[in-house]
Amino acid sequence: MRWEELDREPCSLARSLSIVGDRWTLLVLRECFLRVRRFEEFEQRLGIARHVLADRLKKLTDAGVLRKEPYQERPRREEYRLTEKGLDLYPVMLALLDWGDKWMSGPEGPPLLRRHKVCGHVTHAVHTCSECGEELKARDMTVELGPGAPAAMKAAGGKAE
Amino acid sequence: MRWEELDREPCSLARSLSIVGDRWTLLVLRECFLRVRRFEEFEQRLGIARHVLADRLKKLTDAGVLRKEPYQERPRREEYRLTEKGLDLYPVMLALLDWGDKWMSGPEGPPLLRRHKVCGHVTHAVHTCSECGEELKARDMTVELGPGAPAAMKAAGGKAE
DNA sequence: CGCTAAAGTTCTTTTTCGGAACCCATCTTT
DNA sequence: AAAGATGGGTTCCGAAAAAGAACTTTAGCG
Repeated sequence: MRWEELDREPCSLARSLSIVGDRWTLLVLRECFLRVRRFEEFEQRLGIARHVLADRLKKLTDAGVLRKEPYQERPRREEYRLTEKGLDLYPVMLALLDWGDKWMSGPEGPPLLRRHKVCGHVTHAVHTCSECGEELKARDMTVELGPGAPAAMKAAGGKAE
Repeated sequence: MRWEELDREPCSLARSLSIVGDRWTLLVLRECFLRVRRFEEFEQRLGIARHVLADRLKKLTDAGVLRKEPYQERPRREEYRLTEKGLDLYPVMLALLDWGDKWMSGPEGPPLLRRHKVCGHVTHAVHTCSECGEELKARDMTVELGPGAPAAMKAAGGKAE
């Protein structure tokens, strides 16, 4: 499979990865969630090559995950901000952060903690069923064809991809 | 920043990405969650170059996300299975799947649906606070130093990375 | 003996990446 | 007015990684 075809795969994971599945993109987005908005600041904090950063910002903007907004005229300067689509990636961040906290920390514990302002506690995410509220576990899930499945998959009787 | 240094960054996101932050790894893991276990089957389903697959399986095995188990002797054949560490990546999958369903589907809807066997409903994940049960939103979170923060970060007064 | 299967490895050609230099339109300082 | 400084890029090069195809190894089968 070639990388540019990924967004047309009949799989939401593949399609998501066509946007965020590369080495730098999620690190750029981490900075966005930490309110970093300017080219220079991304570059300094990440140590990313400038043309790679330019490319990623453009791709994220084209994908509707970031939007470019002028913050001054003369000289015109623009900053990058998360759109609603981008903010919706927060659960992906949380899932990766929690997994890293649990499995990639040394014996001392995780380098950073997240506190939930609403209740005041240090927290991690629990992934619950939107319908019954129970925690979702891999072995409790089945996959089935959705409305957007390609005809070939429907004809094949719903072999999950 | 160089890619091999990523796992030593004081950031759980970066550390997680040092394992799963590449083009193919999460697609390989998708297949694992769909009970694919053998080299050939990964190759056929993914259309991945064999040496890239061999490399990813080795890295995932070295990282403790997969384990290699013989399923027959003479000739010896081995299959790859998710470890507990690997199964714990399920929330990452869910988050990416749900995001893709919402933002990357055509007008017809998502190509596949996930049903929760426990309650019988088609579902998506809600990311809730482990302490208070409310949904976690980006703007309700603050970051602070954890026990594993490097001394330099503590000295700098907790500048979040 | 020749054929097939599973799981890799090797080789060659494209892409992508990292690092550094350069560009350009405006302020700011001398 | 000339000489930086700033922000946001683009260009160029050599190095690293990926795609694609062929080759290898161990063993069973007819």
